[in-house]
Amino acid sequence: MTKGLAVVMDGGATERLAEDRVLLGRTSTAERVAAILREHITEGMFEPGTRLSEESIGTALRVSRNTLREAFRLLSHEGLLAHELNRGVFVRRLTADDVVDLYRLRRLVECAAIRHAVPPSEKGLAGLRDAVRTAGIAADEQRWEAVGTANMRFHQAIVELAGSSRLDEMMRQVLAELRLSFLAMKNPRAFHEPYLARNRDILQLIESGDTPGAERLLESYLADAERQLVQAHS
Amino acid sequence: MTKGLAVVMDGGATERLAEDRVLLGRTSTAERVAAILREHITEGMFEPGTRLSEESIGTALRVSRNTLREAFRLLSHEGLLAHELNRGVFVRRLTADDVVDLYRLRRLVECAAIRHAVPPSEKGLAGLRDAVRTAGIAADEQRWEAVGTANMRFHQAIVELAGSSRLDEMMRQVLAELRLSFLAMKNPRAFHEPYLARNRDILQLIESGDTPGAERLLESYLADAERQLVQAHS
DNA sequence: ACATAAGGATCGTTGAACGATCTCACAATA
DNA sequence: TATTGTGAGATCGTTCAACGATCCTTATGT
Repeated sequence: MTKGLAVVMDGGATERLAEDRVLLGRTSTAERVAAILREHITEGMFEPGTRLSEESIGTALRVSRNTLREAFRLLSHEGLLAHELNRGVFVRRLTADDVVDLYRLRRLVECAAIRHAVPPSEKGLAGLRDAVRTAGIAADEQRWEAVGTANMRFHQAIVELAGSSRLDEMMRQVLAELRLSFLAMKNPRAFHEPYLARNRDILQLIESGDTPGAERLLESYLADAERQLVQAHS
Repeated sequence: MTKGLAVVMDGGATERLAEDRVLLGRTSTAERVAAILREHITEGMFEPGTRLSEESIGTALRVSRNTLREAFRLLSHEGLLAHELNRGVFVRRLTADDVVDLYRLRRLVECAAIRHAVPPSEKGLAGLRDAVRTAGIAADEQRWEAVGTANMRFHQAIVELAGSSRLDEMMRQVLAELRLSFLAMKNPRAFHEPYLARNRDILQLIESGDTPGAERLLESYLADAERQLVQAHS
């Protein structure tokens, strides 16, 4: 109910401000703790299977057990930690079955996202191109873990073509879990590098409008990656 | 490393027992509290938008604030509660945009699940048939909320055709959120009853091997439901 | 060799406490 | 009258200390 007498703000300004509302979202201590641990886990600092003691980590980070438990709860829901009642939390150790499950999901969701996105939005294409470009730069600099990260961003971008924030969120979790399985690969370069070119190809097919072709290529991409990872987890 | 000298258990018994392992999984207080609240929320006892006070609910349930907060955290991740820093948790209030997002996800995932499941496993078909049968019984007894529940189980079963436990879990959350939007429908019978027959038809098409037909029918099913819900959320 | 019991470590949960933040009503101001 | 400032009260975020319950390990006994 805005009054008509005085002009308070030009029309549209409030809407534009509303978009910034998320930036303003402060974070609780528990979330910051979770961010730190997430970093260390995906970095491989804690080996899969390691137990994360409430006491030792709590004292190290100078947070109370309660706060730490909230952080653990967050990471458990992301699949990075496994919580066992009365035993504590452990860095998730993925089995070959887990890898199969994850790739079954990826095949279904990523292929469907490509199929449903005809034509792809300009914003969606920009995300794909950006990921490919980033991966290329990282490869030039021989930073193979960064190549892997950028490759994952490419697949995140594929899912974003579907335009569902909930699906995006789910994919984020799936990729976080996959990161755990990447830790098992001895040679990051041999594992990540080849997929760069394949992502480039997929992007090209999408841009040219050949959706079925892109889907086929993606399918074989995922099958190959799954095979490698399953082998490493046996 | 099993010793060969003494036979401890007949072969296969350990595997059968292993399946019961989940039943043995005790639950923490926080999880039980979450289960109670989940029930009340999906039942509509707490209206969307209501703030859930830590103090009042904690004293009512006789659990400490810390435990209650863990339960809140669980339900927040399920999308049933919305947590706002320093303001507390609120029963999620879905917008029309949320409904659109949820149905975009459902279209993509459910249709893809049907497409990928050729031929469908016998176990998968059993789940579908069971859901349809349950819905039929509930309809005969004029229990329309139960019809809605069974219909949702049907769609859960569709996703289970894909054979990914992670996808199943995601669908569980999506349907839990959808339940919130169902609360906005004034007339449960008018909303739920028509979909029973359509689910029956979809099942028949799947059984007859007409996957594309099933997909088309499902697509229109979801489009109609979305339209009704979006209208109710405007 | 196996079952049992004891001890220590860790988790689950509670209750109290204090500072920080939000909300709302009320007064001050233009 | 409409906006801005102020303060009190309520609630949240976080910490701390404590105790029972559960798990793991080790020692003990048969």
